[in-house]
Amino acid sequence: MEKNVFDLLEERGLIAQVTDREIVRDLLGKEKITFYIGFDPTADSLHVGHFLQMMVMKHMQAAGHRPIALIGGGTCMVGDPSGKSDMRRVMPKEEIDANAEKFKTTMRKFIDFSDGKALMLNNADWLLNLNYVDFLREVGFHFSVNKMLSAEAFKVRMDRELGLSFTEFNYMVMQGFDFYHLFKEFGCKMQFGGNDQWSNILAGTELIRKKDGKDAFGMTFNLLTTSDGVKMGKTVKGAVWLDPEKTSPYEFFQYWRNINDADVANCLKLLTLVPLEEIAEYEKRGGSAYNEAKERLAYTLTELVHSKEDAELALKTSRELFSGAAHSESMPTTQLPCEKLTDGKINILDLLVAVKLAPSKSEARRLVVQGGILVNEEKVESIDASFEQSAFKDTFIIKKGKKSFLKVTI
RNA sequence: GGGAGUGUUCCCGAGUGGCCAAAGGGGGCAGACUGUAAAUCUGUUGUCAGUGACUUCGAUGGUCCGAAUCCAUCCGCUCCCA
Repeated sequence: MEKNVFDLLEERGLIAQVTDREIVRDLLGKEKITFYIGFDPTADSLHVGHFLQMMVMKHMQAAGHRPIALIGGGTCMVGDPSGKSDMRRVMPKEEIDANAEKFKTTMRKFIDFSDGKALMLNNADWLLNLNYVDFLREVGFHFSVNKMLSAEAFKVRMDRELGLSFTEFNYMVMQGFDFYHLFKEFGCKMQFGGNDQWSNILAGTELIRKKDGKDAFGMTFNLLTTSDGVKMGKTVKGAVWLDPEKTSPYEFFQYWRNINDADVANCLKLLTLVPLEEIAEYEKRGGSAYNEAKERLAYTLTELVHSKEDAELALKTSRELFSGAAHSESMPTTQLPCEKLTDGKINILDLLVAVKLAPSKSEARRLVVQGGILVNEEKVESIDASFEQSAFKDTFIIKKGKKSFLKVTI
């Protein structure tokens, strides 16, 4: 007999909260259901946080359930206050639409949308034309402000004496309405989401019960956090994106390759399909087995998100660079515009700024002074060092610190 | 609507007329050590030229030889009362 997808999700440590554990497990075991996960198009690409949700969809779809990927074109106009300590800026409509389009492209890589095996909807379609007064009477009526305020998402804002606008306060109501709408129109019985979505999901199940007296269910997944509780997928440069235009496959690979020991097992469990026994094996061996585990993680994810070729290339590049074989076709490359050169050469500081390894000349100066810059494996000793145009004809690799490599061409 | 606070560099947070590019912590970056890990230690962390100059302390305008610091107006946020 086929394994219950609920058990599978639970084994991998994905499940955080369930409205009713037994009932949901039972339901998923014997019925093919329709469920939805919402994605707010607040950025022009999905990031690793979303990836977790997509893996869940994948698992569910594999088990025969029908996913609805709901693009929050409507809710996004309002902005989810959950987990945000700042007030959200209000995004222009055009930007939201453009982002939603990009999301679709990326999602198709993971989910099979053919023949109605999965749906992609945009809640702008039903939220934008709501009549305010009707909405208040039919939906708003069922929400208790007292109760809403006790939700974790709002409490944080209140306790820390931060602002919460009326607009944001309504986000929960809108999301609740989404669920109700999908329940009515598509027979959608479950909503999934990150654990920060718990109260928003409950808003939906309760609305369905109050309006129609029927049961719907919700389940949340553990957020992808590091062992110190920080949200994963953030770097100084910003989030780790799934769009190769924003985060190259090599950078993506390196992000996972460089992850903390303490987080590897968890990531393998949550984000990949690597069998649990193998993960346990890595953990048992400890020590440098972590490096194998990290490589496996990085490779698997790059393959899933990008392609097998990208994964191979990133792996090869990574190995070559870190083993000292300082040449590779696949490493990040920047082309230096000719006009940056004066009299056929360029100073090291100007070069670093020009190829964006340093944001300012002061920063570049510091890097060189502190011995953090190597060109073709040779330390740049002086800030007065400069390079002739001919130097760029051959391999010209700048190494910044231990982990950033950049090939420069002209 | 009335009253009380508050707004500082990436973040938190000191500073309350010149010695302030601004303490301290966090974070970042680099160096040492390592396993492309963690922990630890060291340096560094506005910009541009290197004993200097320039821009910055919510915004604008003022006082003063001189303002993050004083005054005025405005804007944002918080709390209390209505």
